[in-house]
Amino acid sequence: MAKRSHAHHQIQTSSPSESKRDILRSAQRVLAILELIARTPGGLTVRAVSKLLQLNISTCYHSLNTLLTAGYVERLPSGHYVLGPQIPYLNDAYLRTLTYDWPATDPQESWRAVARVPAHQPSLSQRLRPILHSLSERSQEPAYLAGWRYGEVELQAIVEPAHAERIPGIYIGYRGHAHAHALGKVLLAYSPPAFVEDYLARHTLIRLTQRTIVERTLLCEELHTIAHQGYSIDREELHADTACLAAPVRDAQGRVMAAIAISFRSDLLSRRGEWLTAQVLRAARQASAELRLSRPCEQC
Amino acid sequence: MAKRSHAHHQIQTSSPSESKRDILRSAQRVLAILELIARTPGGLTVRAVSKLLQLNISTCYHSLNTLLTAGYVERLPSGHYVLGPQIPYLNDAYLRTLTYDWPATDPQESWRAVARVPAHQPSLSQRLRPILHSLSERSQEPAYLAGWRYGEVELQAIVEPAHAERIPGIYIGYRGHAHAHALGKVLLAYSPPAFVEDYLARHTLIRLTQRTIVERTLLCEELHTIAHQGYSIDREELHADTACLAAPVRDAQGRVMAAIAISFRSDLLSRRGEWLTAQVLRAARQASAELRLSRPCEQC
DNA sequence: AGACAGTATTTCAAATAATGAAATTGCAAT
DNA sequence: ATTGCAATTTCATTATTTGAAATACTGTCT
Repeated sequence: MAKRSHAHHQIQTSSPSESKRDILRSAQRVLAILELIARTPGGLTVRAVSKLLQLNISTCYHSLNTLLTAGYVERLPSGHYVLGPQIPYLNDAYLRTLTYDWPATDPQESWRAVARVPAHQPSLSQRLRPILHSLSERSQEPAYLAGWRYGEVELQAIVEPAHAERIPGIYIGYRGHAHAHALGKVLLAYSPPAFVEDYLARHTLIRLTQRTIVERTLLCEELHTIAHQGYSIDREELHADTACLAAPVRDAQGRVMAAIAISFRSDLLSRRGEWLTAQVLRAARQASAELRLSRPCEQC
Repeated sequence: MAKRSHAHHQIQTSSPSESKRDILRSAQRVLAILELIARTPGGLTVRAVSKLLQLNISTCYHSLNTLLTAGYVERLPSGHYVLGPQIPYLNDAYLRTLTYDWPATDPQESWRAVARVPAHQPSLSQRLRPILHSLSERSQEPAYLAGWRYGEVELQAIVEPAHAERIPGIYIGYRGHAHAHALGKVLLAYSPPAFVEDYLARHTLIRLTQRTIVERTLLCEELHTIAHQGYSIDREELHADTACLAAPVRDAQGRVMAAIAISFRSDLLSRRGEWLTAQVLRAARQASAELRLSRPCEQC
């Protein structure tokens, strides 16, 4: 663990806060710059990056050149740097890895177990997309599919109707805040208690809106309710004005390994809540049936 | 331009092939590793990266640690590294930059001109998505929207029907091979000759299938035909078995600044070609009408 | 059960590449 | 033309990265 025992007479690190080991610092800086640019819609000039990250302008210049040459950023004629074409290219590759069915059986196991990449089976999201599509079509709201990935809830597919507004800040590959949305809550509700324990130990229940459940005991109660009623509701817990409904999808062995949801303006909940719930439950049942059809052969 | 005049007694660069200037080499290596991992579906171990890139295993170890800490890669329990959650996060940010209408008036100008980021107007793809949606719905084939970005044709929206197969290797943000697909050809066909000249000077007409147009004169003829008939056809020029139809979208000033297309199995071309063409032309006309409605106010 | 084989991780001094202050260049507005 | 501001370039200094080798780890085969 790189004890750094040999007492150099030099100052250990220029900025004492970052005492990470086994990290290439210049590379880390370059990645930090990339992230900063991603956070700034209009792009940033060399100088702006230098000021914001407290780095020498020369360093930023060289870092940006490196990113530019590799296509990770692009230089507008104004001198502003924005994200470049390499980003969607990498994302395409990332989505292709979703293409492989991950085992995701018992969440606790799958989290630690090898995510052994199976052969070129159609992915879960590919198989279930027609179901999401008709759910979205009928409800005229965006439909979502989520599953487990390394112990986190990951959004794996979105199907939007013609005039849709998906929840801002949500995208395919999004993980986290499982306590604050319907998909996460329903997946947790059907997980073994030991896994929920572990999940709660690893995460803080961050408050995102007034209604986010941030009390551990309240969340556990909520999970019990969900497991009992068979679906979950997010009443503006993730995003103000938006509500979600989610229901579990079971594999051939009956284990919950994914969830289907829709999102909609929260004021629709009182008027259309029951009907929407029925639609989501129906889609989830269809999905489970689809997975029951051709079980992935265990030993071939 | 870094003349490197001072004659060091050291060897200039360890690997003589990469003689890039103003580049941070360790950062460049880290980005190269990321790209390699993106190209490898099942992921790579430290050792594999080391062998493939001819780098010391220790270097790869540290580089991967850097990427891992920043979330660009993930370590499977097997020791294989795959792309991590930071990739879709950055992609989400990239797509948001598409959200801003880029000027893209005259391709040649817009390519060099400042892509001044306007206020939070709904993006082109947002405004035209309902049109793409109904095109996809009617034709039961994937629908596409493309526009100019820094002198390149960029795919900006895809709407897929329930049972769709988009062209493999195509994704939102994809640029390039404009000579080989219907969207690119139609956009080039309506560009000023000087810009086409410039485009051809900057690109090689790479052969992607047997039918790709790789002859400069043939392509120019094709562009003339397209401009005359008002739409373009890709007959397995980008991808075998797949055909595309594209038509131009005009802004309020009547300039072609985007294109709408659909893709389908090429054997449908003879049977349904005419009907599909009519659908695409109709969608493109609707799109132009939509843009005519609320012209972006020039000085507000 | 034990040894083996193949990897991953750690070590540490040498060698190199990154840094940062300052000079220079480029551009746009006056 | 002149000025002012920001982007590049320079180059010596210094910290960081590298790479060979030692060590720890993991799973497999006999």
